[in-house]
Amino acid sequence: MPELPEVETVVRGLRGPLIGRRITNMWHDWARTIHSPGAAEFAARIAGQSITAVDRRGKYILIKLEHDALVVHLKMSGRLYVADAESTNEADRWVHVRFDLDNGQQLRFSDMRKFGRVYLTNDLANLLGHLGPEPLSVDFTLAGFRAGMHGRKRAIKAQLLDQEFVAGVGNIYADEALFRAGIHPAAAAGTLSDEESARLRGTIRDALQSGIEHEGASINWYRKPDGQKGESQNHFTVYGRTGLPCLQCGTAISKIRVAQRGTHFCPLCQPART
DNA sequence: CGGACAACCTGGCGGC
DNA sequence: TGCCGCCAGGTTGTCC
Repeated sequence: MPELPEVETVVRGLRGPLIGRRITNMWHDWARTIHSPGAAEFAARIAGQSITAVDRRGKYILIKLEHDALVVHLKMSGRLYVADAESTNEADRWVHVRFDLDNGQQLRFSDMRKFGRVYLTNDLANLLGHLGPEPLSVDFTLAGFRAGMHGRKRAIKAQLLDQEFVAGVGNIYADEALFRAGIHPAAAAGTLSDEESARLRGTIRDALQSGIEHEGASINWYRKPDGQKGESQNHFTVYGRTGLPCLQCGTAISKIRVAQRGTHFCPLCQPART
């Protein structure tokens, strides 16, 4: 589910309720959700630590503690929210990890499909070292963007989904960025002209920024920490618009398979390479 | 290097 | 209504 804009929205919503709180206890009912360390050490180590900051790196949520960081990846269906200990809501039936806070509230990790993972580490660099630049930061340079694609034969969409190349882009915003740039998703990455590369780098940032401004996309399970839906899905230009008229030229939007992912594009505005 | 595919999981939807 | 297959915002590992 969540790509960079959704994760960013979650992080922004959690700062207020979490910063300054102390974690007193941990509960879980699905061992695989706890990536590392093992559940016993995890619980013993996190108890008593206060939360100092809540940040994001790519699609990872980083909850900074006094001596460690609690890292959460939502994968496809994860939700992270704070609630009063006695209160309940619709996502609770899929809660698999829960942290008690020192003010009577709880940080709950709900995950219907159970792909999500939590980590506790004092070595963030080791956990996140494989990630490429943050697309909205100054680290996302045009020179690096071009260099990463140079000589690559794989589809540009597969390239954009590679978290080592750029961190945080997923299936939705890859389609959105390629549509806005007028580039066919199956085009070999290394064949982009300098001008196309510059344009695409810009539309990646635009598409992600738009997603953040609309507080993420709620197609199915994604919700902001306050339980409300995001609005980004109402502003998609191509994702999920199969068969509908292209917003630029009116041609029916096509759906194909690229990098084993459903891929939406306009056959006229994003012509195939010959 | 990279493509194809299976795993990991559950639920919603369309078709019959 | 029931059953079946397919699809879904992600990542990792294996095989060729």
